Amino acid sequence: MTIATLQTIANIVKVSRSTVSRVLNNKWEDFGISQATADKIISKAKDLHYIKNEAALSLRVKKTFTIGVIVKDITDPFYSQLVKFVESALYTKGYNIIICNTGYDLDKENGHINILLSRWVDGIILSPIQKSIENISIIKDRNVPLALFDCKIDKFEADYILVDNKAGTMEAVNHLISQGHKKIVYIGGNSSDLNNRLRYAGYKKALSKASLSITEHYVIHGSYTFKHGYEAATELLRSNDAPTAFFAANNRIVLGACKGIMDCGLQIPEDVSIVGFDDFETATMLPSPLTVIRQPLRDMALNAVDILLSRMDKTNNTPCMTRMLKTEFILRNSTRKIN
Amino acid sequence: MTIATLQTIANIVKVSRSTVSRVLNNKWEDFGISQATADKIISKAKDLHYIKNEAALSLRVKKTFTIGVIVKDITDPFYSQLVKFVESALYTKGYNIIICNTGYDLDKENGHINILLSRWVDGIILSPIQKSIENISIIKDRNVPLALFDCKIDKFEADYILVDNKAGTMEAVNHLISQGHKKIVYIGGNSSDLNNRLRYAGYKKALSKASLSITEHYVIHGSYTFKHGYEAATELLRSNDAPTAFFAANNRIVLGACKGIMDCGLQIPEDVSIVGFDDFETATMLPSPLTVIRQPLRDMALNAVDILLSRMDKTNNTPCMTRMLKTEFILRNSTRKIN
DNA sequence: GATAATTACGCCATCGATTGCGTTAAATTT
DNA sequence: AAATTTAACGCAATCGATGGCGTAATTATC
Repeated sequence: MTIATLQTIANIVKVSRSTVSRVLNNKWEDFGISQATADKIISKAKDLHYIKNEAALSLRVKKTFTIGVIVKDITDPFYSQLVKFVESALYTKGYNIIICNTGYDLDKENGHINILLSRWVDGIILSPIQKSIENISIIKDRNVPLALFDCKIDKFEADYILVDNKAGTMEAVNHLISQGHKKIVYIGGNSSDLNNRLRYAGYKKALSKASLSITEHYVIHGSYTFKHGYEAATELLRSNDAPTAFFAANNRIVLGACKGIMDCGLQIPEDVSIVGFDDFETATMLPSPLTVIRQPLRDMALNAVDILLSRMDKTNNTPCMTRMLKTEFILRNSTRKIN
Repeated sequence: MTIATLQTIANIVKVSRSTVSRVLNNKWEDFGISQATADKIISKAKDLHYIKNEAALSLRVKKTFTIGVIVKDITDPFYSQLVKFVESALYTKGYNIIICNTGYDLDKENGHINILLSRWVDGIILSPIQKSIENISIIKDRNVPLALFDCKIDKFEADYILVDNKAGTMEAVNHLISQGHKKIVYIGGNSSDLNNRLRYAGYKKALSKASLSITEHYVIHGSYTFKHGYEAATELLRSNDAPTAFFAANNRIVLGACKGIMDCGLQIPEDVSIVGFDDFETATMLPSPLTVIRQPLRDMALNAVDILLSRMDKTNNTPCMTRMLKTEFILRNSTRKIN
């Protein structure tokens, strides 16, 4: 009925707590505990359904086997997949994760950081909302291993996991150019967002390399939403200088743009070509499966885990590093050659 | 540099740990501690960036302010949304969640249950893989509050959060019938899955109420996957007794079926009508937005949280209850009247 | 038969925060 | 001035697990 602790078992078998602890941690041989005693302890522990108290252990060994993961929106496939991979990798190492969803709310991000620190987590994977240092440097001050995900913060020494947004976008736009497209639209996210800027830089570079000039009204920053993608696409397609191809800066924008294209009575890829950033399950399920730039989420997750685990070794003083991963171009069926 | 504890502050201010604890918990007036002392302590705590150690607290007060959430697949929008709502509701109450992803692996489910118990979580929300009792009853034995989600287990007393699968499906099928459809296919999930059986029961009842007989080859159980939906739809549409409408038992099946329909050169809703179980973001983004049965995920999450919190009050001996929530019929544009 | 070595454990401090029960000194009352 | 109250704190146990150090008892060695 009541919950068994080491003491409970110790009392029954008439040994000390230490002995019980040693036996249950499979160290009894090192401490010269007889097989008979060990057997008695083990069997009693089973009888009583003994389960160790991790809180007590944490206190003693100053390690919680817990990692905090702070994401912006867990319902975004990008993050839910990340969480899945991180959880899986850490599970095999004996760690659990506390998930924190900020919902793009900076106060909540701050709150979560404080809570995670008060829980003495062994590490934090953070996909920060802002490029502000204040709330994040407290993590560093406490010397808690930190992996910054998907966002580079200027002048802040830390371990970063990034993808090569610029090169990835270039590849996508190059593909459109090689198909003969000249009127290529960039539908972007928030204009202050660093990833968006890098993707835009890739777009610009691809165009200039092909000696195409930037058409101003073909660049539409906004937000990473379905709505923005939809509005940008419909507006342009109904203008008197309609484009022939789109690049959409994330998974939600691309869906919005696709819907917009179809609502204009046009077909993909027959009438309009489109490439998106981010791969996701439903990208393959659209009438014309989307050609996309895939972020190597599994690799990103494994790298983040790897960094945290290695930083837990306090003798590890290697300088912080940025791991920049390559994107992958996935050719499906949403672009077409034109003349 | 080093981390401040109560003792650290106590040493500096030259008071006892108790006094520091009382001040930092805003109880100093109850214990007659002078404002001057309190001020000194508070300011020192700020200076040293004192953050309390929750592990020590847990040990002392036998409460961890942690809830375990075990889901089958966090990348499924159904679960990622659930997690989002649960996280948000618990955050305001001062609780964190440890997320456990089983990936439909029973061993992992077991492992996670054990880990959560060893962490002395204050409650568990579990969406179990099987209807087996063994691994789950250990939670009950430990007297840990448990909310069983989306799966009723026979003969197992517990608090359940369910939706009315049968009534929801009936509503969907009734809608198809009222539009004049008589050849209605049921594409289901795993035939042993309880939810699938209940949904199928709703399908059968709707047909029989309308005096339509069950056509055997119009019922295709299988799995909750895109592939199954696709194959079922294409196979039937190419047969010489093609149906005019589909009911798909979850979000992935419905996407597969839609793709299958389109790959057969048919249009939704012009040529074929379809209704799906589960609402999800991309349902609105298809060429023809899907008519679906929505599960009240937010309500389900809030109910689960509510149950757990109330069960934490150990004087609460109200018998276990099943909260059966109603689904919502969301009419979009994937069905059409025929004659 | 005395000494050394090994076996088989136990004691107790520790991790950090909380809390019931004191205790001391000052202030107030009579 | 003696007695009582109140203000302002401290002591030490507690939560559960761990591990360094110590020790009694048995066995082995010379």
